[in-house]
Amino acid sequence: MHVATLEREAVSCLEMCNQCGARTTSICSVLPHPELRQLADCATVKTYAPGDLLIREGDTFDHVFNITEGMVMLFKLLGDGRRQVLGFLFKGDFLGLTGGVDYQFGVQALTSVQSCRFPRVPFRRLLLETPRLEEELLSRASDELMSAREHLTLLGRKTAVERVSSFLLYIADREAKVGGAPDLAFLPMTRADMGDFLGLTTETVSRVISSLKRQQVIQLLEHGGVRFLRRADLETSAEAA
Amino acid sequence: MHVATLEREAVSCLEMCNQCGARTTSICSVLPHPELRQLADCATVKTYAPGDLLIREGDTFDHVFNITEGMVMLFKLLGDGRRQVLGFLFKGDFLGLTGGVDYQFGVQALTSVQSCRFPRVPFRRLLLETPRLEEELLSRASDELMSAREHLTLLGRKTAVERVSSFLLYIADREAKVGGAPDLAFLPMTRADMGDFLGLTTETVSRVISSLKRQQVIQLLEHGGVRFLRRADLETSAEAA
DNA sequence: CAAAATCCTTGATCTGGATCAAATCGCCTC
DNA sequence: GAGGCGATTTGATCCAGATCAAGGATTTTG
Repeated sequence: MHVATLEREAVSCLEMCNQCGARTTSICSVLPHPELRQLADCATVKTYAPGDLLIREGDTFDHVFNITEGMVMLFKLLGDGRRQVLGFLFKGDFLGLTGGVDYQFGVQALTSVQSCRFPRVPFRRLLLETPRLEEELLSRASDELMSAREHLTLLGRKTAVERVSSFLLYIADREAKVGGAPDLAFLPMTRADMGDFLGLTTETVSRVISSLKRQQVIQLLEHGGVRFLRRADLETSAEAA
Repeated sequence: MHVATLEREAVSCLEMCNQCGARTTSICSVLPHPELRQLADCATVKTYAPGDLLIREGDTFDHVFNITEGMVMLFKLLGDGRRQVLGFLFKGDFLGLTGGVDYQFGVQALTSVQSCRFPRVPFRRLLLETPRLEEELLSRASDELMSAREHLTLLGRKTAVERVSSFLLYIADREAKVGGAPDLAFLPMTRADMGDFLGLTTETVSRVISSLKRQQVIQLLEHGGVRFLRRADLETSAEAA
C-alpha cells in the first residue's frame, strides 16, 4: 500500500513533465528517466501574471528555474533608479547560472508565465552526479555569453536605428525558435523596457519605430505585433557588421 | 629504453606545469595528477609580443588557451571599422568558452603574453571524462556572464565619468588578484582601447582621466601606471548603484 | 640621437539622442 | 460607453559626448 502510493506519486510527477510546454527544449530534455524523476520530485510549478517579479535583485540564490511558458525580462537597477534590461528569457530557457550567493539581477514576467522551480541544493547534487546535465548548462552558458557579447557591441558602438533594428530581428528569431512565425515579432514589453535594453530612451525607441513604419519596413499590428515588410532592409540597418 | 623515454617526456611535461605562472590559478589547478599529465601532453606553450593577435575573429575554434602570463584583450569588429572591446583576460584566465564552430571575437596581446594552448578535440575528451573540470568551466562561465552583465549596465546606463571610474577600479581589482598592489592599476592598453571598451572616444577617455588627475583623485605614473589617491571618491563616481 | 610614428592631450565646434512638454491612443473598470 | 490612467507618439529644445583640429609627449627605428 505504501509502496503503491509512492509509485503513484512518482508517476504523477513525470506525468507533469510530459505535459510540460518545454519538455523537449528545456535542460530536462537531456536527462534520462531516473534523473528526470529525481528532478521532478523536487519541482514546484508556479504561474505569474504580466508584471509579477519572479526574483528581486539581491534575493538569496536558493532556487533555479525553467521557464516553461511565456517571456520574462532580466534587469539591474542603479541606486538612482536607472535601469538596465539585461535580456529576455523564453519558453525552454533556464534561469540559475550565477556565481554568487544571491541573484545579481531582478526577473519580471512580461506575459503570463509558467515556471518550474527547483531548490538549489538538490539541483546541485543532481548536477554533480549527472555530467550530461553539467555539459548542457555549460553549453547554454556559452551561448548566453556569446549573446551578451553581441549585446555589448550593440550598446557600445551601434546607433539608435541599428539598435532597434537588431532588437526586432533578435526578438523575432528567439520567438521563431519557440514557435513564432518568421517575419513576425510579438513585443509584450513597453517602449521603456526596450529603451532600457537598448541604452536609449522611450522617446527615441518610439521615434525609430515610427520612422521604420513610415518607410514601410515594418507594420505595427494589434497587441504589440510587428510584421517585417522588408526584412532585408531591417538586416541592413541592423548592422554594418 | 622506450618506456624510459616516455617516462622522461611525461615528467618534463609536468615539469613545465610546475614552472607555469598560472599553475595554481588556471583551470589546471583542479585536475588530479593523471589528468593533468594528459592535458600537459597535448599542450603547446607560445609567447606573444604586445600587439600580436592570438586569435582573429572568424578563426576556426580548434584550440583553447590558458593565459599563463600577461594580459590580452577580446574584441569584435563591425563592418565599417567600429570596434567593441569585450573584455580583458589575465594570468590564470581560460579562453575557449564559445558555442559556435569558430571564434566570434579577436584576441590581442596587450603586454608580453605567454599562453598554453590545447587542441580542442582532446581537451573536449578530457572535459567529458572529468566532471570536476566541467564544473570549473561552468563556474568560470557564470563569473564571466556576471561580469558581462555588469558591463552591459555600464554601457547602457552610465555616464562617461562613471564608466572611466568603474574601469580603473575593475582593472585594479583584477590585477590585485594576480599579484598587483591594491591602489595601483597598470594600464597597458591605449586610450583608444579603453574608449572601445567603454563605449566612448579616445578624447573623452583622455579628458575624464585628466579631470580625475586635476582633482587629485588619481595620479599618473610612468608606463601607464595609475595610483588611486582617493579611492572612495573613485568608488562614488563609479556608480550610483 | 635624430627622425618617424604613435599616442595623448587640449581646444573649438557640432550633433545624435536626451530631456522637457503636450497631445493622443488604448485599455481597463465600473 | 464614460472616465481614468498608463503607454505611446510627436514636437521643441538642450547638452554630454562626438567630431574636427592642433600641438605635445613618448616610444620606436635606423
